[in-house]
Amino acid sequence: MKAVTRITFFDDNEEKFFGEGPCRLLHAVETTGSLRAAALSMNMAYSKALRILKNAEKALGFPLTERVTGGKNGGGSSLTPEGKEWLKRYEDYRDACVQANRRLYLDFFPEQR
Amino acid sequence: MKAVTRITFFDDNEEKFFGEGPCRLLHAVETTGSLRAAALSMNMAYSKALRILKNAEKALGFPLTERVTGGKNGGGSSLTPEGKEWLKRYEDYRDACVQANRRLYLDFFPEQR
DNA sequence: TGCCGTTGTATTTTTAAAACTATAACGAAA
DNA sequence: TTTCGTTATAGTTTTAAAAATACAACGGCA
Repeated sequence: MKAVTRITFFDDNEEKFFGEGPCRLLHAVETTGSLRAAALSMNMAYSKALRILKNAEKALGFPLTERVTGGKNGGGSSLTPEGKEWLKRYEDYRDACVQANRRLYLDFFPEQR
Repeated sequence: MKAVTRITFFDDNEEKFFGEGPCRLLHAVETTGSLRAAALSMNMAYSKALRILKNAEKALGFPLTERVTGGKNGGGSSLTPEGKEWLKRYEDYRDACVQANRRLYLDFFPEQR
C-alpha cells in the first residue's frame, strides 16, 4: 500500500491545464526537437499533444514552445526560455510536495514500514 | 491559477483503491444508512458504488462497511468501526498534505497573490 | 519548381469508462 | 406466506475521452 500525490494546475475557469502529462511532453520536446516526435515517443496522438500545449499556453498567457513550420527539416519545436523556467518551477514545487507528503505519510501511517 | 493536490492510495498491484470518491461515498453511507441511497445522493450508479467498496475492502483486508441484506426495511449499510477509523485517518492525512502543499505554493509561486 | 518533414486543422473511428437495466436473493415483520 | 426495500450480480447501452486518419500549409533547399 502506498499514497501517491498528484499536483494539477487549474485556470480561473476551473479547467486543468498542467500536470504530469504536459510536464513529460515538454521534456520530450526538449530532447526530440519536434512535437510530433515527442508525441510519438510517449505513444500520444499528435493532435492531443498540440491541444495540451495550446491549452497550457493559453492559460499561462505565454508560449511554452516555439513551433516553427516548414524550413530545412520541415520545422520543429523547442522550449522557450519562459517555458523552461515554468517547467523547472513546476517540477521543483511538485517535488517539494511529494517529499513533504511522504514525510507526513510516515507520521500518519507509521505501521506501513 | 491554482494548484490542486490529490491523494490516491494504491495497492501492491499498483491499482488505486482509495481517494476522494470512496471518501465521499463512505460519508454518504454514514448519513443515509444505505449504499443505494448513498450512490443516488451523489449521482453514482449503485453498481459502481458497490465495486468501489469491494475493491477498497479487498485491498485493505478489512470491511469498511457492514452491508445487511433483507430484514425489516430491506436492509442497509453502515460503517464498521475500522471503516470509521480508516476514513478519519485518510482525511487527516489528506488535509495535512493539502495544507502543507498550500504553504509550499506560496513559497514557489509568491506572485500569485 | 519540386521535395521534404514538420506544424496545424478537421473529421472519423476506436476504446474504455460510466451509466443503465433487469433480475435474483435476502430476511424481518405483518 | 406475502410484502418490502435493500444488497448483489450480470448483461446491455450510453457516453466521453482517446486515438487514428486525412489533408492543407509552410518554407528552406537542391
